[in-house]
Amino acid sequence: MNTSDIIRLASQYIANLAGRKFDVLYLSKPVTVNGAINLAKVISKLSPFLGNLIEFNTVEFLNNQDDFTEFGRWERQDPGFPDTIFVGDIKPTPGLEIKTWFPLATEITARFKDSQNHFQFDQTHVAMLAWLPEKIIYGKPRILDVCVVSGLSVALARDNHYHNPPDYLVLEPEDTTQRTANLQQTNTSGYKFQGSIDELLEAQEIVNLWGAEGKIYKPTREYQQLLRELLIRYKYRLDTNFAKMDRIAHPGIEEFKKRIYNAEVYGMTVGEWNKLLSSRREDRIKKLLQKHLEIREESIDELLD
DNA sequence: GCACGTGTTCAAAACTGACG
DNA sequence: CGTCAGTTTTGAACACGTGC
Repeated sequence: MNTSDIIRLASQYIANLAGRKFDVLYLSKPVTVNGAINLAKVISKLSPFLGNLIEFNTVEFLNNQDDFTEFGRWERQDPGFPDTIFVGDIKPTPGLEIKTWFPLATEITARFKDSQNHFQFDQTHVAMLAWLPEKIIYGKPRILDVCVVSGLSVALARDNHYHNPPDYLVLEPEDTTQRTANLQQTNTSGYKFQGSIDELLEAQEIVNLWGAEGKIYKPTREYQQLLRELLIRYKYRLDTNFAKMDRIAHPGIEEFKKRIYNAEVYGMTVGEWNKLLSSRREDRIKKLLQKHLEIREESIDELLD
């Protein structure tokens, strides 16, 4: 067993979580259609909470598989990156960064900002778990499907997708090795050009001087120095949506998105549920909730009011 | 020894403007 | 008019250092 064997095995087990319900919470069935509409509007607030529960449960699930026990065990390290590591004799330490996705939200909110420099041995993978309540807006949380991709591949896709000097700069974290643990920086960030057209043309001339490969992203000290000079000379803004999993254009993640949105749950695809529940046409929402989830128009309580 | 401020990171969502 | 990318605002956890 080496690092990649452990990762591969864990990926297989995680893939088997698809379809599994987590018995950590039950959301009661709304009694009326209006109740259901209100619930539909706020159900995404559960996402961060459920995300954490799912992360705990995934680790527990992995440790229940006998294949791992003789080599070590999976442990959470949150905060910290990655959030799950395999503690044992196998080096480099295999790691999993678990991200959860609630596909009725407007987009995948999880971001992935860690520097390419942290994945030199490709020892860390990213597991994305898409979940929904079993009855869309109520019931137990259920894992719809799962996607595991290498952390390095995500970091590379991100940097190649965003980096486009001088218009958009991806920057490595500062050298913070001298600082205490809580002040360490590990994240890349994205900056968007804010100067005038003339300034942009001028900046382009500078980039041209960097040579044929000057626009290709490199996390090296020398290249980062060039980027920092641009950042000092011209106006840039921090892009806070930088590195959202939804926007990275990673082939594996894009395929996963397609798969989830096309998955059928209670008579409609997840994509259709998403669109419906985020629309403002409450009459349509009511109709479909009644049709697919058998929620009544009015409760007796309401009639008595 | 503890309360509190600071730096860093993470995430959700409202809003804006362009584009077809 | 709806969609999408970009922008801004809001809220929070956590560890360290400082000052009382």
